Amino acid sequence: MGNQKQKWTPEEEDALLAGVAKHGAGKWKNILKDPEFSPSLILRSNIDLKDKWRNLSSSITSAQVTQEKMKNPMIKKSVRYAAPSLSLPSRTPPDATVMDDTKTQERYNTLIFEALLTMKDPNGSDVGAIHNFIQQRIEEPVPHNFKRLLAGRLRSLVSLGKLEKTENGFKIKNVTLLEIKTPSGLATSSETEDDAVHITAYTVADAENKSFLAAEAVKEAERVSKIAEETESMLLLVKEINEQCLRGEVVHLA
DNA sequence: CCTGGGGGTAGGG
DNA sequence: CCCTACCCCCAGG
Repeated sequence: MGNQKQKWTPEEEDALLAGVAKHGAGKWKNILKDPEFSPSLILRSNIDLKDKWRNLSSSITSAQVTQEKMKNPMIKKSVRYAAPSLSLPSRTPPDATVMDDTKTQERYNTLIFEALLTMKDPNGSDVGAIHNFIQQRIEEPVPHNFKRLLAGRLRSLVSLGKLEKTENGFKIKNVTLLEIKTPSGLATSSETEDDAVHITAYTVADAENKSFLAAEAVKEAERVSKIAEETESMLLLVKEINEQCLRGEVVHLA
């Protein structure tokens, strides 16, 4: 009765994204408790964080294909429906064709973005690293065709302009960008070590592309320069180890 | 207690 | 009109 809609500010989204990258999605209370983010999120509850993240994740996919997914008369609209929690689709679906479950796609994309957000590799993360991250992120499901599905989703996201292909793998696309926010206090140093500039800034300015990804690029750059490089190198190390493990090599830790 | 999921609704194309 | 962004409620862990 008393509450009107309070739109999320970029600062709040920034804090949420950074919090997810730091603590992981699902640790809403932890993010809220973190002194790094609490000032920005003082007005928000952990439930708010969860809802916002859900909306954010949905908006990554959604739209665009809107009418395509209404092909099935059985499925009402789009939105979210039937949810096997965090379980991935059943193993080896009989029809290898397009089993386009919107819900499933959104889950994949959410996990992919979460992976890329966490191990923010400026050179891009390869499929193996992403696969391994997701595999660790969720416990149970390990579909055999998952790598294939993952590769498919990555290709799809690239063609949608959400991701871009790099030499080493994939990264979140940054276009249309950085000037929107322009952190006013960026006086720290002149480095701006991010490679954002070299990307061809061809205007993908689709409606649904909005500034979500751009904001993410900003947030990524901010975090990288603001916080640690130790984390970066550690993540790289972990990534290497992961790749080695994927090749079946035996890894010894010092 | 905290989290995930369902669902309602206002507001903007 | 439909779609998106927020918010509230409820069940399970």
